[in-house]
Amino acid sequence: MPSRLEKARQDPDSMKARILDAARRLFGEYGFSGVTTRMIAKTVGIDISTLYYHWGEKKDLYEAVITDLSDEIRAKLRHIESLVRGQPLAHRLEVAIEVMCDYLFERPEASNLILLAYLGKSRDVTEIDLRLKEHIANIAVAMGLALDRTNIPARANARVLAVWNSVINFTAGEHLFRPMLNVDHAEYIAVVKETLKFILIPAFTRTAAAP
Amino acid sequence: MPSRLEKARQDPDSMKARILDAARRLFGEYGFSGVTTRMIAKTVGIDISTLYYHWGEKKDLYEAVITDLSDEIRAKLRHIESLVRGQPLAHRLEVAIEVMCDYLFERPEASNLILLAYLGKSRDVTEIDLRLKEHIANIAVAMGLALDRTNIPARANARVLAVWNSVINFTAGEHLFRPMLNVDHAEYIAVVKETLKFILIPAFTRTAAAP
DNA sequence: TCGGTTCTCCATCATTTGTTGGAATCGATA
DNA sequence: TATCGATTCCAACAAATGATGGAGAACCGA
Repeated sequence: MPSRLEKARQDPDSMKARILDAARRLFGEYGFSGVTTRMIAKTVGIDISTLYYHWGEKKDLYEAVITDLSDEIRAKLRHIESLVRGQPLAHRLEVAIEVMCDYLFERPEASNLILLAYLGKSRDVTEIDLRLKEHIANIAVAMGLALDRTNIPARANARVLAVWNSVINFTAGEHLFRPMLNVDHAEYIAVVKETLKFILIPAFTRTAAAP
Repeated sequence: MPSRLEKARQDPDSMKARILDAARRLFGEYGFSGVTTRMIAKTVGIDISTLYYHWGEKKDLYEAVITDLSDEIRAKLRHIESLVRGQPLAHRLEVAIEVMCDYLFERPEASNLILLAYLGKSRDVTEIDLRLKEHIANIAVAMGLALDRTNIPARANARVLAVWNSVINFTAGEHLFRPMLNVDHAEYIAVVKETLKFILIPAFTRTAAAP
């Protein structure tokens, strides 16, 4: 029995899916409080009550957006893990940076949603679990910073978070950072990847040599 | 002739200053759209029209908060620059991380405001200049990554941004990250500082050796 | 074609929100 | 004390917003 969310994802032309998609982009751009149900309905080109018919409260729609995103991220991380398994650490990092950057630059709303969920305190929405802890643990294990997924030292987690945050920030902040760097979109992606590798790889490969 | 903002800062007990202060904390917590003028007034313990009497539109109050923050950051960066001038790069970085972390951990709303201004697209507020470009250029020069403040290569700017973002993120995301690391507040600060130094210093000191 | 289910829209409601007018109050000064 | 400006609050308004009830349209199997 497929869940509502799965059902919506199964048929991307279904009304449920179209609403979810528009909501994702708008919530990513303006945040939960900055988006009205009327804005979403208008974007989809439907009446507001059709939106309520499919998704119920605004809060529920927002939660579906976050849950959807979290699933997507988990799948992407699994994919990365499968790509780099058994490779040396420097290579693992390089691939991870490449793949995550490509993924996030293709979906600019994703990193925004993640950052907004960090800051998160909304008067209306009880904190929604992005399952960040799980994601970070997966990365830590994939990077070889920890062996046991259930017991990861604070330092290892903090280092993974630093990597994760760097990627998220550069993708979420492109509209602000790119004019500062005076480059076009493609160049921006290149500079970001280079910068991330430049900073992260030496730090972590040194760790491996002298833990 | 002191500006309204300067006047408010001069006497921190003045009504204008108290409103500005409450607004800063609330905007930092909930974002522009997530805060109502009534919330601010209630926090200060005044009637809503008193707020309008002193600050006019909600948008103007928000802009004052951002301008105020930007001034504060600029002063802090100048202070750091004066502390590290002439020191070797590794030491400059270490001091910068220490001082910026201390500053931001003392004012948790500051990093939130900065991040929210990154994502920034609000329906009501035209993008407000945090003067990030200026701040980043100052850091680049202070760190010795560029000699000429007016012409900083994209790579240097990107590297400074990476540092800046890392600090901002760890302070803004404490409420989310700290449970993941399973440490208390003091330990969190220590782990963050250590992690930042661990990651950033090797990267940048290597640069200095091989530009 | 019929009957029922699913879907979509129109009209509407109660509440929230930004904002303002005006009256009352306070403090200094003539 | 009378006066005047600065400050504060009460009351209210228009618009925006989250949410719903109900009427019709579209679809689908019998």
